Amino acid sequence: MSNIREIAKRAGVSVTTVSRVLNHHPYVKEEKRALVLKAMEELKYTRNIHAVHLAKGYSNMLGIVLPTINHSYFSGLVTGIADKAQAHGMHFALFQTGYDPLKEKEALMSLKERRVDGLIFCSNALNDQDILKWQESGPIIFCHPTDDICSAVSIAHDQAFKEGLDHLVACGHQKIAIVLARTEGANSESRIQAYREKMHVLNQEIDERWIIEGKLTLFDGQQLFFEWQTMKSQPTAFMITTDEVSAGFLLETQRHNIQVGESPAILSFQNEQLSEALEISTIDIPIKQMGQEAFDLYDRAQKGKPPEKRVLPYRLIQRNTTVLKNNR
Amino acid sequence: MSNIREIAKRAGVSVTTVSRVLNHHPYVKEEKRALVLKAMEELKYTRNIHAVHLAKGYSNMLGIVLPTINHSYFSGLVTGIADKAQAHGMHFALFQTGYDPLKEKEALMSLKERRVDGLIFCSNALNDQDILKWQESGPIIFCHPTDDICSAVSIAHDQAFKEGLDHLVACGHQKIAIVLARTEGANSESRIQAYREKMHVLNQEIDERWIIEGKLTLFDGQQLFFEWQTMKSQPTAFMITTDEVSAGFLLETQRHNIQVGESPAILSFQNEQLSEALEISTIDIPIKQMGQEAFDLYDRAQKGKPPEKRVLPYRLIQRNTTVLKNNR
DNA sequence: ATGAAAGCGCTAACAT
DNA sequence: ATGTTAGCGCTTTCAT
Repeated sequence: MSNIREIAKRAGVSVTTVSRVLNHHPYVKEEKRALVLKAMEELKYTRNIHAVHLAKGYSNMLGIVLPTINHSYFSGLVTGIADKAQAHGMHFALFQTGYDPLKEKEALMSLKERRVDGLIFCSNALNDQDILKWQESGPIIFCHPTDDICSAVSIAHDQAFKEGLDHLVACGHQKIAIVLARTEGANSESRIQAYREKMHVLNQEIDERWIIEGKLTLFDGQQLFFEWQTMKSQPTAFMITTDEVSAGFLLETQRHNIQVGESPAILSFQNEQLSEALEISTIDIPIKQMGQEAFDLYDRAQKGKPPEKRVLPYRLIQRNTTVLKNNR
Repeated sequence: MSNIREIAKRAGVSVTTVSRVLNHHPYVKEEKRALVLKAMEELKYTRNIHAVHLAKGYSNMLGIVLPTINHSYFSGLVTGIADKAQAHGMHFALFQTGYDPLKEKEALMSLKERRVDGLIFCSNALNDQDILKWQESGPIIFCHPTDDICSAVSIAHDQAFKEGLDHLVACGHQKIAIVLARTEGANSESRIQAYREKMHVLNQEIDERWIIEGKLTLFDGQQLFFEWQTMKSQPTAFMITTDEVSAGFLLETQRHNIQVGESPAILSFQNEQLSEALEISTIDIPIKQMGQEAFDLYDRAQKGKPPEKRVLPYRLIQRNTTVLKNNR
C-alpha cells in the first residue's frame, strides 16, 4: 500500500501539502492539488485510518451497548441511533452483553482504549454509578431515567405505568398482574413501586406471583399463558412491558379459545407493528426517536456541552385487548 | 493519559519489556513483570488501541453490511455472527445500507482504509463482482449463493423454492403467487425462474402480478392482503419469503373473516417464533447458523485458507396455512 | 501557500 | 531475558 510520502514524492510536493489536500484544507494552490489528486489516483492511494486515529486521538466510532440485537426494542433503538450517526459520518460498533456485567466492562474498556469515542447504554446490568466512573474516557449516554449526573433519554416509565394501571382499573379490573422484561432492570423498582401503591389504593391485596420478570420474547409470552392458567389467584388483566410478550400471550389465549369474558385484558408497551396488527392496546413509546435523541446527546457531550436529560412522550392507544366497561 | 514510555521509566525497564508484558509474551522475568504491572496500576494505564492498530496493521474489527438491523432476518444473522466474533475477541461494526449502493461502497472504503479487517455482506445492491474486486483489501463473505470465487454461506434458495411449490401443488393449488423480499436481490432471478418452470409444467398461465417484490415487513403483509382482494385473477396460494410478511397477511385475512375455504394458503420462509405462534407453514432456514458459518468463513479467509462455499439445510414445516387435500 | 520536523503510542527485528 | 531503535502513516505546529 502506498502512503502519503510516496504521494508527496510523486507529486513533487511535501507530505504536509498532501495531508492538506486529504483534509480539504484551504490554502492549497489548485495546480498542486491537482498534482496530488493525480498521484493518488495513479497509486490507488487510500489513507490508513489507524494512522489518522492515532494522530488525531479519536476514531469517529460510537459504541452501542445492549443485551441482544435480536429484539425489536433494541433493534429499533439502534436504528434510531444509526440514522443520526451515519448522517454525522460516524461509525458504530455493537456490544452485545446478554446482561452480563463483564461484557459491559469490556465495552467500557473499549472506551478507555479509545476504540470507541463514546458509549450509549441501551441496557445495563452494572450500576449506573459504576458505569459513569468511566465518563472521563468519553461521553456515556443512558437510555433510561436516572438521577445521576449524565446525559440520558427516556420516557417517564413510572408515570406511564401508573396511567396504564388507571386505564385497566377504569376498565373494571382490580386483579392486575405486571410483566417486566429485564429491559430496564434499574427501573423495575420504580415501576413495581408504582404498582404497589396503586393496588394499595384499590384495597386490592397483591399476590407476589403477579409480579413477573424476565419476559422478553414471543415464546415467553406464550409460556406466560400457561403460567396464568395454573395460577391459584388469577389476575384478570396484564400489564406487559414488551409487545412481543403481549403478542405471544394473546395468541395463546386465542389458540385455546378462551371465552371473551374470561380472557384477560392486556395492556402492552412499545407499539410495534405487531401490536397494531393484533389490535393490542398499548402504550406507545417513540423508540427510534429515543435512539436519535441518544445520539444527539452524545454529540452534544462530545462538543463539551453539559449533560442533559430528555424525557420523551408516551401515548396510550386503546385497541381491543382492553375494553371500557361503562356498566359497572 | 500515560503511555508505554512512562510505564517503562517508572518500572525501570525498557519499553520493549512493557510491550512484552502487555502482549503476554514469554521471556519476561517474573519480578520485572510485577514491576511493570504495578506501574500500570499506579498510573491507571490503558494502551492506546490506535497505536496498536497502526503498528500491527489490523484492528480486529469486522464489518457487517445489511439493509437494516430492524428486521428479524438480519438481526438473527447478526446475532449468529456476533456470537462467534465475540468468542474470537473480535469487535464488529454495522453498515446499514437501505440497499443503497453508495452506502455499500462506503463499507468497502472502510475495508480499504483498514477500519475493518473484513466484510460480511448480508445483502447487496451492487453486483457480486463489483464487490469482490475489493477482496485484495481483505476477506469478503457473502450470505447468498454465488458462483464467483469467494466464500459464501447460503441455503439452496431455488431448490427450497421448488420444494415449496411442489408442496403447494400437492395441497391442490395451481394459482400460486410468490412474494419476495428484496433480501437477496441477486437471487430473485433464480427463484422467479424456478417459479416459471414449475408453473409451466403445471400448464398454469402466469399472471405477472403474481410475482410480487419488495415486501419485507408486517405492514407489507397486511397491505398484500388488500392487493390480493383486488386482483382480477386471484391466486389461491402464496409463497412468501419472509415470516413477517406472512404473518401480516394471515392476520389481515383473519381480521376480515375470510372463510376457511376461501382464505389463501400461505407457505413462508424463515421460521421465526412468529410463524410458529401463528402456526404458519414455513420453510425453516437456520439463520443464526448462517451467521456463525459466515464468521467462520471470514476466520478461515483471514488465515489465508482458500475460499469455500457452504450450503445449509432447509426444512419444510407444515402447519396450518397449507393443508393437504387428499381428496382431489 | 508551502515545507521541515516533531510528535501520536506501540510493535518487532535485531543485538546483546 | 532485556534493551535499542527503526518503523507504522498521518497530523500539526512553526517557520518561511
